[in-house]
Amino acid sequence: MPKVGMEPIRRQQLIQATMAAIDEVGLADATVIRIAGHAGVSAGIISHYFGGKDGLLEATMRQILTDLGDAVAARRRSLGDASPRAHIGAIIDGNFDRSQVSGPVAKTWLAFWASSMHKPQLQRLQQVNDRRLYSNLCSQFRRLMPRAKARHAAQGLAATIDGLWLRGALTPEGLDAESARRLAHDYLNQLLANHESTPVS
Amino acid sequence: MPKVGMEPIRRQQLIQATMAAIDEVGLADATVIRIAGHAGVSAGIISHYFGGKDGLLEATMRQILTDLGDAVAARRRSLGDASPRAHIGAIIDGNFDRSQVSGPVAKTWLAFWASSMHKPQLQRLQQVNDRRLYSNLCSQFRRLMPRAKARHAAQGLAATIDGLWLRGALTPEGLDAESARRLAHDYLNQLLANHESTPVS
DNA sequence: TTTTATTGATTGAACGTTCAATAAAAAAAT
DNA sequence: ATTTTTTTATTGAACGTTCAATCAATAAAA
Repeated sequence: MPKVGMEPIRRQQLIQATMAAIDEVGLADATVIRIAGHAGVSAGIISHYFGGKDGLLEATMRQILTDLGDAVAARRRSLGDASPRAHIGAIIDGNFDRSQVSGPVAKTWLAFWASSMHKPQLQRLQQVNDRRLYSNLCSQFRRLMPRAKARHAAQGLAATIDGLWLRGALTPEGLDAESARRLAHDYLNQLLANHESTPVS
Repeated sequence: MPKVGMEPIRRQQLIQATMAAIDEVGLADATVIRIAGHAGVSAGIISHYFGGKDGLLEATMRQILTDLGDAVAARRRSLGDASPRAHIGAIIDGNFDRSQVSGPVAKTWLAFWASSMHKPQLQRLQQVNDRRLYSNLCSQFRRLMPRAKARHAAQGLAATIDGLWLRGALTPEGLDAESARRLAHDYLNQLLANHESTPVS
């Protein structure tokens, strides 16, 4: 049923199918035939639209990171020049946004995370994202405390966010986003306890 | 050069070779030939001693978790019935013990972590370890605060430890164990700030 | 001579990629 | 309106590669 303008549709279908396949059987067993099956198309189409399996995997990781960046940016945009606490809170909330914590996305992200250790292209994407989280946090903490302390706070909070996320991905019941969000906010409150008088949830 | 009693020697060599291979090229490209090459033996020997590649991978993960458990237990044994803070500090230090933060071990652990999402045998091992960390932390916090608060504290600290560890594994320069240890202790100090008067480093 | 340890060529299964063939829609021609 | 032509999208069998596992052959120690 070929129509014109299928490219953006198929690309999106295949990226979603990739996450579904990884969620189902893991990255190692996510073959092109299985991925194509999830999208209801044949295996050959993957090479046609993405140049090969690697291209599809890279596009999938890029999509996940873009969605995360958008979720954070959207929450911060409405804040203007609010307090550092509000901005950091928005970064936390963005990281536990719905689009990031659904089962397929969570498992896919963790799979890419591990894979990025040995695939330069994925490693690049992963590091860009990592540094964005860290430097966003750091520049906000910097408004409240000296540089060394701000760096420590940013490292600790970034690690806690990633850790909550990681543990959630491994839990059979999936990540409890609300509980994780609360733990991260508690940690933030403690970090700011010395620099502000009225913590907010 | 066959001698008697080679089994324990070969098993240990092959487990170390597995970590070296995963550190070198990742779990996906750690073939039996490459692993055997690292140990200076032929590929067939893997099936002979471990029943197959899967058996070797499981034994490798089990070894890593056992080493971690030992590192924590050794530090706690000398504590007797010291303060909860001391015990939790020992758990933190054990998790950032030298044997856990060397490059090969760190990367291997993260690789297994991702893989355990879809391999029941690895998942079992991983969950046993996870719950051990959580319940050890929880029972110590429980001596200082009500159950609900203790659970929160344990979840937050466990996530921070895993997160620091995860971020360290991905960093090209490897995990800075001393820096990570300090961050975790800072977090612990904050968690205990309301329940004790004299924090120690 | 017997036992134990090890090899490595072989086997069969599974994978990603390719590409000639096909089918449907769109455009052009009648 | 129909028919024909062109364009676009898609298929899936075939191919070459790679892998883990096997096992008869071998070699060293006991």
